[in-house]
Amino acid sequence: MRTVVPPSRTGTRTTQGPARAPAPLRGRGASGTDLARVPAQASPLPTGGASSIPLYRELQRRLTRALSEGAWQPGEALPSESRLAREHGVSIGTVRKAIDELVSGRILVRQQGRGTFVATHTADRLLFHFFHVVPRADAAGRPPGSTREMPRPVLRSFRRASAGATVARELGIEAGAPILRIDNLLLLGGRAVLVDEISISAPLFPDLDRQRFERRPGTIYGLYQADYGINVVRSSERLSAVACPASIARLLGLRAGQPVLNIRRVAYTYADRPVESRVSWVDTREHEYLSDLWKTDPDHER
Amino acid sequence: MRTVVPPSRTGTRTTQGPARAPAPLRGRGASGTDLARVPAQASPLPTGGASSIPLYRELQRRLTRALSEGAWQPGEALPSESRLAREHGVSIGTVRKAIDELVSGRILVRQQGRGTFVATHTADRLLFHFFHVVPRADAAGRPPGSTREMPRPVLRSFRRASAGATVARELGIEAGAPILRIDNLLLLGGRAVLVDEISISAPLFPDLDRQRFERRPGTIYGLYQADYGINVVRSSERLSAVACPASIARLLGLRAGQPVLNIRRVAYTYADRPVESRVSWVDTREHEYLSDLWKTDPDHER
DNA sequence: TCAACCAACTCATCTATATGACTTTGCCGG
DNA sequence: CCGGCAAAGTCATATAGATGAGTTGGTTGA
Repeated sequence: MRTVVPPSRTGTRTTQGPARAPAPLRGRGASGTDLARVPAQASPLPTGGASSIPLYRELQRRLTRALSEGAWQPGEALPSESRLAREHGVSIGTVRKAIDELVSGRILVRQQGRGTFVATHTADRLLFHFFHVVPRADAAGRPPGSTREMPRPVLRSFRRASAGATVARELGIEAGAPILRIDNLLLLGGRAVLVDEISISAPLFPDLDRQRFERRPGTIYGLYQADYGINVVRSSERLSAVACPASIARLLGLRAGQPVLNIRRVAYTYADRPVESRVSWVDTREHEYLSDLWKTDPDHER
Repeated sequence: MRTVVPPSRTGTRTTQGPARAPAPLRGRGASGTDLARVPAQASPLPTGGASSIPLYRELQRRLTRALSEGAWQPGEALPSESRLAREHGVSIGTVRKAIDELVSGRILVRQQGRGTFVATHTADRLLFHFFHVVPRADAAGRPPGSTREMPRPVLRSFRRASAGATVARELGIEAGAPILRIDNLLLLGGRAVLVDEISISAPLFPDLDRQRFERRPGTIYGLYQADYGINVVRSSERLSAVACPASIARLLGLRAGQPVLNIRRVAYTYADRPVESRVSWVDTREHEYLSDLWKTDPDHER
C-alpha cells in the first residue's frame, strides 16, 4: 500500500492566482524577460552581515507559513519546483533544498513525474509515525517483518469539559478553558488493548460533535486535517509504568493495580503549536511500544 | 556544549595513501565533450532497467563500507569533499548528497571550515540519541527546557555467559554462543533509577574484561567504538510495563510486583548489524521515557 | 473502440562553477 | 614572545544547465 494520494484534480490553478504572487527572495533571477516584475521589496544585499539567513531557509519558512494558512489542501499538489523557483526568484536547487526538509519531516510528499503534495493522514502514516503499539516481538510464531495492524476504535465518550492544569500547560491554553474530551477504546486483534483519553481545545474545532467525530472516514488526525485544516506533523510522547486504575482496568480486562503502560502524548502542528493532548493506557501483556528511531530513514519511502 | 570533536591531528594523510585509491564511479568526469565513453567497468547503459542505482547512493555505500572497515578512526576527518569527488570521479554535489544522509543519521558530523568527521560517542550523543529517561515533566518546578542529566553507572556484575534464545535472536548468533553479560545500576540525581542488563557477543570484544570495562573513559558505546572499532549508529527499543521482579526491586528501592518500565533495546552498527542486546528496568515514579520523534531535526545541530 | 504513440509536464540525478563563511596555520613585524 | 594578518583549506550556499525517469493526457491510426 502506498501512502500517496491522488492530486485530487487540482485543475487549472496553473496560470491563475495573480493575487497571491509571492515576492521574490532575490531581485529577479532568471531570463524571464518581462514576467512578474515585483520590483520593490526583497533583495537584502547578499553580503549583508547580520540578517543573512540562507535563502532556502527563508523559502522554507514561507512554504511552512503558506501550509499553515491552508494555501494548499491536504493531498493537493504544490506548484512545481520550476514554478516556485520562478515565483520566488531563486534557482530550482534552492527550492529543492527548501523542500527536502519538509519531505523528511513528512510534511510534504514528493512523487517523481507527478508533483509535490501535502501529506495526508492516511492509515499508513498513522501506523508508522504516530501509533507505536505493536504485538510483542517474543510472541509465538511471528515473522519479524509482519505487517502492523490498524487499531479499531470504539468511542466510549465525547463531551465538553474544561482544561486541567496539566492539559492546559500541554495545549498552551488557560487552565479552565473549554476543551473537548474524547475517550476511545482501541481494539487490536479483536481485543481491547489501549484506552485513549483525548483533549483538544474546543475553540480550535468549532462544531465538532459526537456525530461528526464518529462519522469521520479516516483517522482522527485525518479529521483534524480535512475538516479543520489542522495538520499534525509531530508528536512527543512520555511513557511510564503505573498501577492500573480500576476504571481503566475494567476496560482492558486487567485487575486494578496491575502494571499498565501510561503514555502522555502531545501532538503538534506547524511551528510547534500544540494541538492535542492524549493520555493512553496500554495493556502490554501481548503488545509493546516500539521506538525505532530513524532506521536511517530512506526506507520509509519504499 | 558541543558534540563535536577535534580532528585529532590527522596529519599528513593528505597526499599519501596511494594504495587505497578508490576506483572512480564514473570514468573520468571532466569537461563534457567526449565524456561518454566510460571504457571498461561501470557504465550500465543509462536506459538500463535493472542496475541503475544512483551514483550518490553507490558512493554512500562505499563510504559506509569504508567506515565499517575502520578506514577512519572515530573523530577523525574524512577526506575533503573535493578530494572525495576527485577520487571517486563524481562531482562535489554528488559527494555532498551521499554524505547528507550519513550526517542526518548521526554517523558523520560536518563542520564548516574544518571538515567532515566520524561521529564519536560523547556524553551529548548518548544523552540525546540513546538515553531516553528524563525527569517527569509534571514534577515540581521544572523549567521545560531543563538540561538532561548524565546517568552515573555503578557496575554490579561482569561475567561470561551463554546466549539464551531471545538474546541469540536479537544478536544474530547461535543460542548458547558465548556472550559477555554486564549488569549496571544507573543513578540519576544520586538515586538508583535504572537497571541495565547488557548482553554482547564475546568474540566481538576480545580481551574485554571487568577492569577494562570499568576503566573506560567515556560511555559504553564510546568503549565499543574506541577499543573495538564498533560504532553503534542506531537502536531499536521495545517497551512494556511489567511487575517488578524481586531482584530488580531491591536495587531500585521498589517493592516486588510494583510496576516498572521494561525496555528491550537492540543496538546496531552499520548495515543493521546488531551489536548489543540490553534489558533495562526503569523506576518511573520520578522519571519517564521520552520519545520525541524528529523535532524536524535541524535543531539538534545548534 | 482501443491500443500505441507522443508531447508536455513533473521530480531525480548529476555536473560545473562561483562565492561566502569559517578554521587553521604560518608568516611577519613589533 | 606575541598579536595581527594573509593564505589556504574546509564546508555552506546558490546558480545554471543537461539528462533521465515517471506520469498524464491527447492524438493518431488500425
